[in-house]
Amino acid sequence: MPASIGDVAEHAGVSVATVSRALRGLPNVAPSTRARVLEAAARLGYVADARAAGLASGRTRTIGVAVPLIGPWFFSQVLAGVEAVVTDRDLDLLVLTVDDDAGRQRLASGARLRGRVDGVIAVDVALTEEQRATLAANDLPAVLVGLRGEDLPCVLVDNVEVGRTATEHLLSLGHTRIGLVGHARDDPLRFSVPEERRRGYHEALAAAGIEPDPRLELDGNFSIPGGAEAAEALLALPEPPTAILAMSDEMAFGCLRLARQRGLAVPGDLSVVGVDDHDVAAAWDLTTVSQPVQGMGEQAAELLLAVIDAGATAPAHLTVPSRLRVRGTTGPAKADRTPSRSTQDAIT
Amino acid sequence: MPASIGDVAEHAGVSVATVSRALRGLPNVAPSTRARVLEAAARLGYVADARAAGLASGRTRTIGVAVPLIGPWFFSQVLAGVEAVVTDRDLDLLVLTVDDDAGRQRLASGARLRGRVDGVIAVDVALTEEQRATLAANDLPAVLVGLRGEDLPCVLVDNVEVGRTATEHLLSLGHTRIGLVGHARDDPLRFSVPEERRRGYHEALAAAGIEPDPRLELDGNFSIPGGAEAAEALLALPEPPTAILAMSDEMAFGCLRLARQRGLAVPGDLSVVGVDDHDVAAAWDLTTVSQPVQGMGEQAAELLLAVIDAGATAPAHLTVPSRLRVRGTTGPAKADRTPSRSTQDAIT
DNA sequence: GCAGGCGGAGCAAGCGCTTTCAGGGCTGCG
DNA sequence: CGCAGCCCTGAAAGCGCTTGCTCCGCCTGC
Repeated sequence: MPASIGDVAEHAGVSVATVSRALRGLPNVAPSTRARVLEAAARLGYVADARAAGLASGRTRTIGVAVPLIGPWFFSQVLAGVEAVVTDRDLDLLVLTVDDDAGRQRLASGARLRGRVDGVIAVDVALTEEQRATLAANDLPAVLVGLRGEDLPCVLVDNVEVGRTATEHLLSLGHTRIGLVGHARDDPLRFSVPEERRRGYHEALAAAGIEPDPRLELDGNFSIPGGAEAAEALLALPEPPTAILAMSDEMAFGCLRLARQRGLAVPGDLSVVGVDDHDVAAAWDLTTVSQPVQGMGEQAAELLLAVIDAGATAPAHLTVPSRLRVRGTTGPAKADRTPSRSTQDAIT
Repeated sequence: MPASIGDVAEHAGVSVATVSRALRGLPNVAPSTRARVLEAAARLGYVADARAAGLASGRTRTIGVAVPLIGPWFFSQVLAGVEAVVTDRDLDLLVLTVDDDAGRQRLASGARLRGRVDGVIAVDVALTEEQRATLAANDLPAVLVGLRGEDLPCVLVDNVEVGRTATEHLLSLGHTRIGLVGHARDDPLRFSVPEERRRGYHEALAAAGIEPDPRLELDGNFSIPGGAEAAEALLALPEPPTAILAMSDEMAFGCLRLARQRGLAVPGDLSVVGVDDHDVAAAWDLTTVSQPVQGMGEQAAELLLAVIDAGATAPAHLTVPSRLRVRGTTGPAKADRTPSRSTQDAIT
């Protein structure tokens, strides 16, 4: 039903080849001819069929982004960053969620993507070594975000540093018992970020001569309720922490909620530091380690476009800076006093 | 470079037609032949080129979603809802941002989408009457979310009711001066939601016999900082409101932040109600009017798929329910006392 | 005045699939 | 035993573009 290039050619009295060239602004088309073609195309409301154009040209003018989930703040911000660059270049954005191993395998093998995208950005998609190799060996340009891949370009945050920075901040305030709320330890493959941040936490503790206490390290599921539960468990310990490092702002929000419910003053009774600099972190006055999430999406997109345009270059590993943002949820540890709830416990 | 259907045919010793049928599970293929084809395809790592398949079949197996922005909570949730349905049907998701009139025009005319998607969902894209007609006349199946369109199926919230419900809640608590924080009045076309919510607010006030005060209605830009600014301006009024209805939770967060900075007790000195039931609203104990955002995305996707599968049916108009969620940021108005800051002002 | 060059346009060969139509071997029934 | 009919398979015609190659004038440069 829609007008095809042949219709335009007919109306303009030229060949389809000329229509194609005229419409795409290629040289070797006389101005008067081009004008006639443009006029005819406009009159017919003609738009080139993307499939046909792609088939013939070998390109799709689309780039794909694989994320585990779309809804969470982090991923939507990365998507927004990618989108900005992609739209700027007049390309389209295909979003696919990859949250299980079948999906990772499909992504790595290029299935489901062939003829769909010119390149793909995988955000926090925990590919196995083998899958990464498959992806790299594939002809499909790919960029990783959040996770390392030797043979692929990637955009990373130094998560060890993130963990260390946050921990050092709390140590510098005099805290010695610092809770860590993050992801479950038994899942290193799916998502290596928590493990790295935990390492930074341990390094900082070690540098301060503090023995890590495994009971202070809990899973928070990277969600608000998860953070609240973890905080609850931490505060129920015989010797509860005076500060909590949550590996994401969302978990930190959960901790803050629980603290409020318990009637604990923040940072008076409990200090909390998060990671991300979530949109609402500032509104909550949350001390956090910020990372340029949207910027990571942009960088990844730029990297990918460079690979697509320039062909296979040496895989660049980009490390973006993180930065401690001290706000109101962290303060000096009270030397003489553990949080009120445990004080009660101690009295009884 | 990737294997083509011809390679598979050759390896399996059959024709391309048979490969195509075998791989897509069509009938009239002998089991033994199918097995041979599958084996060959697996060995070669063959995947059909989406463009070629689409060109030949006329379908793209992709559906498009147009949003003004990707990053904000609301849109990312709608996207997630659409994604769930789309992935479930083994389709792909193309995301495009439409934030200016050129973009709206392109969307309506189907440019940039031809040969890319089988249908499109437009979320809060404020098309003109003419653009909506163009879109409807187009052969491209489309569903609207958030904004009404007579000749197109759409998924809506009764925003008048949202405004009324929230306002009635505050009225029932004894508030009579209620600030309204939303979008600028002079932009009715781009985004009709604020206008509708404002109408509900006015209706509730009228029912309570209260004369609306234009000075109480301010723009909040649907952002946290915008909400904070609006709250600041409201509290600086000679007769400041004792409650604020923010048209989004994000703006409500801004109000809460400002209240805390000003040392105002919530809800003691100031009640705040939002709209959305944002992920962190519960953590903040924010009273709000919830709407099933993700569900709206799902519904829209289902509606679109129905249109695509069944052809043009009568455009369905789906209204999803909103619901007041009373939490801790709203409380009784103090009859004898305006918020502390204005009390100071009154004293001087 | 003529050859070489160049800008402008068309022809036609794909791009890699899907799908219609035709055909060949069998089975089953008369 | 013969023919209708059914299964399975292949040949080939597109789908709607892009692009390499060819061709045709006309303008330079010597």
